[in-house]
Amino acid sequence: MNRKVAPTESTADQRRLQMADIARLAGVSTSTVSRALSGSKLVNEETRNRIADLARSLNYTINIGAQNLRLKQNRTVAVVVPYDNTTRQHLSDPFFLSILGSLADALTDRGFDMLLSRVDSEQLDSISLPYDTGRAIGVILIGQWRHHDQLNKITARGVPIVVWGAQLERQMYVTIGSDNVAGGLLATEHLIQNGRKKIAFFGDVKLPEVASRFAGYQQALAAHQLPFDAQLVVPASFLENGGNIAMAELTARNVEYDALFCCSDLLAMSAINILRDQNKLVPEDVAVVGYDDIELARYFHPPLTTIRQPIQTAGLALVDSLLNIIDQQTVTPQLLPTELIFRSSSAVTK
Amino acid sequence: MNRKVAPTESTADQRRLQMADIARLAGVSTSTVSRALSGSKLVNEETRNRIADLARSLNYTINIGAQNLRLKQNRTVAVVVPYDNTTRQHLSDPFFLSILGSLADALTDRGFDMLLSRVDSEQLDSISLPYDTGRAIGVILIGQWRHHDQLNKITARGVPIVVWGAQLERQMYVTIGSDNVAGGLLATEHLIQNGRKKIAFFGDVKLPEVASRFAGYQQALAAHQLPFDAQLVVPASFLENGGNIAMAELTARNVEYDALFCCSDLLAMSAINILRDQNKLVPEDVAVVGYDDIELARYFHPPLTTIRQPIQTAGLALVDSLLNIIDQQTVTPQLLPTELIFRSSSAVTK
DNA sequence: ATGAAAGCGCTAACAC
DNA sequence: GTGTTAGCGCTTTCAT
Repeated sequence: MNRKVAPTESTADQRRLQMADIARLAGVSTSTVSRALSGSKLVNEETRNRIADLARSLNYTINIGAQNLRLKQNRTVAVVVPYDNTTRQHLSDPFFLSILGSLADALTDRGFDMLLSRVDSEQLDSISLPYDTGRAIGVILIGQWRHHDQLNKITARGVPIVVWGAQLERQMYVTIGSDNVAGGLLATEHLIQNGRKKIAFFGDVKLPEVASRFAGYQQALAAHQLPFDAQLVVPASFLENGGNIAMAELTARNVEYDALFCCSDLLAMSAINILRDQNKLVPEDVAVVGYDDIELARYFHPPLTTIRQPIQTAGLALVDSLLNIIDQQTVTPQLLPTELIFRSSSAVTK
Repeated sequence: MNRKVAPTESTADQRRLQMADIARLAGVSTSTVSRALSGSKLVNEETRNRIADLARSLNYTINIGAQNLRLKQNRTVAVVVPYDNTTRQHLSDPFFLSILGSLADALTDRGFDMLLSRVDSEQLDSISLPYDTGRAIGVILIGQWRHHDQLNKITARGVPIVVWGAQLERQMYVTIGSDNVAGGLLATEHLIQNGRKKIAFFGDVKLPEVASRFAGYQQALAAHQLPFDAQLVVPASFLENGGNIAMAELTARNVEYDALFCCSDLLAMSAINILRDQNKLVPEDVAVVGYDDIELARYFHPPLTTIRQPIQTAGLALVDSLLNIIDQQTVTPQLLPTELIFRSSSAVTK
């Protein structure tokens, strides 16, 4: 752990400038400085400018901590990213990372700071800590995992929170998510319309979002009177080499398939690599559709057909919903539209 | 812009619990509560436990803002990621994102919070804002910057700052970076040893880090008495389709080459795609080496030989250096070792 | 072992 | 237009 104990105190010797110093140098009271720096018209323009210049030249900036305390305000939002405690893997998922970027943008645009923390997905208690300690005015949680009840409890306590994830039954907290049922439907329909009939599904159905994609998958099959074959459904985690394991499993089952719908692009890519080792051609022998449309999907060979989640919109929606909750407004969960990005990995060849 | 103005105040009606409330409920003074919660032995054990239980059951946590003000302490570190103001692209670079993850881990381990902000790379003044406003005790700056002088100025002002990047002349601030000269050398030597003689270089030499890799490239050529051909050096940005543009340029120059050293994996991947379109085989006709070893490098086809930067180590080094600076210790810039990851894109075929 | 009081850096009545 | 004063939520002498 190697926990540092000492530092934390800001540089002892060279004391930080504060309002009183500016006041003294300008020959006025702190009230005047305070007013001047906040642009109040109560203070004489000439004085105001003089003070502003002085502050600028000395790189003085109002201490936000003190200001917040006094004003009982706060412009910081906590963004919490759970990680899998066995692998610590999660911040490496390209999709989560893109969402982070879009959140950073949305928050910056609205003048909020972003406090980022990773928490062990088994210790989700601590997600409300930034709020409880007054560090942040609310929490954005990326990925709801399997912690439905805990999230309900936190919400009941009055913690402003918005979760990126699926909408579940008896849910008190607000979720923003993409329409995973539609995503699964879109992907599967696309494969069916291109002549595929035995479509394997790769994903961990225990995760709510994946369960929805699976539902979409089933709907599409049903809509086209295709039989559902449980043998074609392979559990696959998002981790490291989930794709390899899933492909091994599918191969072991010795079942015929002409397409793969994978619940993440990474899964799809590693699956394609295994297919290549098995001398199966993509898309000729097996068409593949991924999920997320990460940046590398289009650089892959073959370029990957995939379901795009609206990341920019997601960041905005998460931030705006949180701010509305804080603002006491009624906020409803949102399901953002998904989109099929058609590339060569599922090109028609049948 | 759609700037929100109202909220910022924390939920008006249901007042947040504070120490005075706990004190009243426990029938003691706030001093006692304060002491109890900080585990002081001055307070009777029985009382201490009673107060602790009460606080826990009410989800009361000490208000960090007030505590910090009183104690003049702070356990927040600012992490600043500049973005290119024309494209806003930078948070999507997988490499920067991995570093972010490792920073988050290192900070969490040491009990620090991470304040994440993106700033326009043309407005780097605001880098020190989190420090100037007292929000953070120091700044870690990640990434692209040609802002040497500005950073020197900020450092001279006494802002604790550590920068991820190359070490330059007359540099007052501390940099942590990987050994880019060695990286360039490693990649080029590898290609040479596998029989390649006309190695093209893709990268924007105006960036200090790329310049170092280029130096390594030249050193390797010289060491093996291979001629340097300026025609083989192609400027390529890290952006979007820098690879496509660079490949077009190289093709237009109509010069022979049997290998590519690309300054990022993304660059390498898009270049390989173009090569494929031109019916050139990788690695048979052209061997390719990338840089960064992003997660997808090994999923690519062919799996990409690349230079790995020590990301975990980097996060630790950045954080520890910053804490040492704050701690008034002497801190020297660090050059972390790079490593060649050999995969098929540069396999020997000559 | 506990409480009263002062003060961290700032803002906002309220005075003048 | 500017200064005086009280107080945001907490910790810590200094009393008791």
